[in-house]
Amino acid sequence: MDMAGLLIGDVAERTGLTAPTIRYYESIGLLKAAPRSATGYRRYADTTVEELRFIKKAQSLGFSLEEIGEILKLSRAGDTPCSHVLDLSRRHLQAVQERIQQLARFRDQLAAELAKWDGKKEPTCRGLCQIISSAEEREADAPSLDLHARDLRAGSRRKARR
Amino acid sequence: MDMAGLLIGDVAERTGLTAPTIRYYESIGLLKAAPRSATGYRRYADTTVEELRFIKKAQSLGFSLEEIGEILKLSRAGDTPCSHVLDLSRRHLQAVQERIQQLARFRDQLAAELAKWDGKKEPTCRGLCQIISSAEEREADAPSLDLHARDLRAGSRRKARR
DNA sequence: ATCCACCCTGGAGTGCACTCCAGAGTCAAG
DNA sequence: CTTGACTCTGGAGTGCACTCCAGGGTGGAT
Ligand SMILES: [Zn+2]
Ligand SMILES: [Zn+2]
Ligand SMILES: [Zn+2]
Ligand SMILES: [Zn+2]
Repeated sequence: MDMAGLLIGDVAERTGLTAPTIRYYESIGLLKAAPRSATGYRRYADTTVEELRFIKKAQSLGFSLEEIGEILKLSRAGDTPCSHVLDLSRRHLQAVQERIQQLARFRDQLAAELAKWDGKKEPTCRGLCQIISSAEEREADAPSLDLHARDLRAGSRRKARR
Repeated sequence: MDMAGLLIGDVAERTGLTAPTIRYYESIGLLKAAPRSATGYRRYADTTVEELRFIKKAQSLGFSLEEIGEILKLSRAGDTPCSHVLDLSRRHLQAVQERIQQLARFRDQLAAELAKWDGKKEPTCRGLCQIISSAEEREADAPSLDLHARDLRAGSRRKARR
């Protein structure tokens, strides 16, 4: 009972992140260091929970932690013009736009192929190989897209203490 | 002049990959070991170039090298039913579909915000932060998407020998 | 007093897909 | 016969975003 504020585990629970991840964010300067209790425990304000949720969302939209750091820095500094963030956003918009289009083409072809397979009961992998081969005839210098979610950790099973 | 076939550098040039990458693919069993000349040089057939292009494309569509390996294995085995590849494709279709929808929403919001910024000459980062915050209210357990292309290496500057 | 779930630290390890390095051999052209 | 661009190997290193570990301290409940 030494200064109010959320413990790191409470913050973890509220955000769906793990405590080590939150410490990691602090260690790379993404999150500013939390005030400590007399015994060294981090004590967080509710606003940190908001900030972490923001980070999670920005990340799910394709921003790297470094970029999020830039955005957060500007955001904390107030309403300054921040043309850098503007640029960053424009580049993302561009990338996102291209990715959507490539994915949509792929989706349509893959869906069509799967439908064919669902019809006749004897699928071969020829079709798949062909649609992969014919996808994106255009210079194929497309950036990769990580569709493989790192396993979302099961919500922390922390016994409610208090 | 010891057995015809492309040298690894030739293959690299034709595919846009680097020689180490091609060796790496062989080392993980993605590419089957190429026949060697008397002095140990790998000698590739033209079909390998096709295979590598296939790999590149599949990769750009979000398949991991491991998944590509599975597909290739089945593909080489002929036209067997391969329900595993079918499953794999269905899962990808699902993931791709979700990703497209999230990205499209984000794109629309981001584009709108940037348009506003283009109008009035004094952008602040409030808007961006808000659209990131409001994006995807739905449980945000969305997998990440790597929009950040690893730098596409400049085409190898290999002096045409031969 | 004893639990036991939490908290702390620094540092090492993970997974993917490369990328680089040192040290040695090969080969066609000049 | 030298040069120089290529080839080979094994192993180490990179970047991102964590994730785990050992070893130790804290604090509310019984
Ligand atoms: Zn970015
Ligand atoms: Zn196939
Ligand atoms: Zn996959
Ligand atoms: Zn802002």
